[in-house]
Amino acid sequence: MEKKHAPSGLPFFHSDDFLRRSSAASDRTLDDDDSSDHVKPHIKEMDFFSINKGASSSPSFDVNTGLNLLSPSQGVSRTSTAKKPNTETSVLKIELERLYEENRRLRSTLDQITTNYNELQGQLFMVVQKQALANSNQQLKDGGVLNGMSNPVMDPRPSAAFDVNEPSASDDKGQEFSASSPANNPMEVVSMEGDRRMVQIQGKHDGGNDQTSQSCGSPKSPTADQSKKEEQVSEVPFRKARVSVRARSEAPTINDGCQWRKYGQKMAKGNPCPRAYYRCTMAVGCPVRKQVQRCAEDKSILITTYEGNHNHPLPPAAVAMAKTTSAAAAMLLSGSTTSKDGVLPSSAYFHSLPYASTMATLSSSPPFPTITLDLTQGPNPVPYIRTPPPAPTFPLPFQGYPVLAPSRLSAFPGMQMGQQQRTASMVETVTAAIASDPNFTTALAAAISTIMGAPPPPPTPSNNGGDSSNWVPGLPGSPQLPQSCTTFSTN
DNA sequence: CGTCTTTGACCGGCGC
DNA sequence: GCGCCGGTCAAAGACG
Repeated sequence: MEKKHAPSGLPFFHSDDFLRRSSAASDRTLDDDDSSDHVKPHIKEMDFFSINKGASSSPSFDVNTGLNLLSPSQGVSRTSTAKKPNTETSVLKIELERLYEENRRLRSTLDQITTNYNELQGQLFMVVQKQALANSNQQLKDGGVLNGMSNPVMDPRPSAAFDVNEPSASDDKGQEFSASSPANNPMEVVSMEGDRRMVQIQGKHDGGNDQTSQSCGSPKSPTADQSKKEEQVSEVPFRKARVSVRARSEAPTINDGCQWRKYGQKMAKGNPCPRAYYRCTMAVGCPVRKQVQRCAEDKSILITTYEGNHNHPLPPAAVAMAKTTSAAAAMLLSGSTTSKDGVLPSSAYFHSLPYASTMATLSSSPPFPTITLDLTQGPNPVPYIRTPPPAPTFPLPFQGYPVLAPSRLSAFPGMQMGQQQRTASMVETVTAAIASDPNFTTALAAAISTIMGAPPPPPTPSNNGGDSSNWVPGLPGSPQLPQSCTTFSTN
């Protein structure tokens, strides 16, 4: 959560911070000890920026802010400096040293947050995977189809994403992740596509490429034809998971860190704006595609829908997005195999996650389950509710929050009532997981920054340079996007 | 000249 | 079978 707030809060708090301290510096002289008390809370909100600030002493935007804010004190010093320039210089030096110290402290904080994030998200995936496995075991009892252990949705990407700094992840996680994460694919790979639930449970993922061909794959269990058929009936609708991002942008596409080549454009029904089709060109044969289309109701909103798994290492700018979409898709898809067992934290956490509470909606639409990250709304948004077609809906348990999360059961055609209930549980579970996981929200913030072409949180000194225009300093509680709020909605 | 975009044609799925 | 629609292909043109 803090991370998410930080980017947008950066310029905001940063300026504020400098204001406070510059004024304090001019007022106080050498007395810095008590200043750390009131400075700290603000810095905690701006950890990323602090890093950038400290790393780049060159006049990046926030540093400029600092300089500008300091200049008055310098101006004061001009008048007073004539009297005691040495004192003023020493004050500034001390201030500078203190800033460096804060920067170091914030770095360590960021490291810790990152570690915790990785750990918790890994644990989340573990829980989801366990549920999937439990469910698959149940299915084994019923039909005896499943024989594999790796989960293409859950394993390679999440493991690749989280196995690096996972000191205290559970034993299971380590085993499962190591078992399922190929060493030859150590980099982040987006997992946005799951083919069939069966595959998610049993299929083996070979580098993220062409899951479809191996879906259901594993003709390895010839004895399971019957149950296979039965499964396919209900699982075909889950062939692909998509992660859709709604963001305000005047640019034709959002900058997500990858290279894309446009291969088609069509007029889609119901939208006067054409839909553009892009394919990832960062590696030969990368199956990842995305569709870009402006929202019919608000043409300033760009809707980007990702589909598929990258089969190549991702640049740093795309990693955050990969993590987020991977997590979203994995939870969505894996959740589809889970039953409600209360393992995942629920809305009890919402009260401490104001943004999660307001940004999370989840829905699925046939034929693909789709998670939509709605980055277009303000910190207290009117809940983004996509008007569903007349189909059975049910609210998800966002207790007391103005969020509707209609999950249209029609998204799963062919389901019996029990299956629909299970799906309802799935959606509920997934939604709760998403909304209650602050680290996931953090990942969303990182993704947003990537989406907007802003640098991802990890400490890259030059990060703040170019895209500061995307930041809205007035929204300290929201991510990087103007008026943004992250909303999960299910189409 | 290589790469990328544009754009009409083509294909497959789906509903009637 | 037909038409609609979404998605993809591939030739032609634009661009650096």
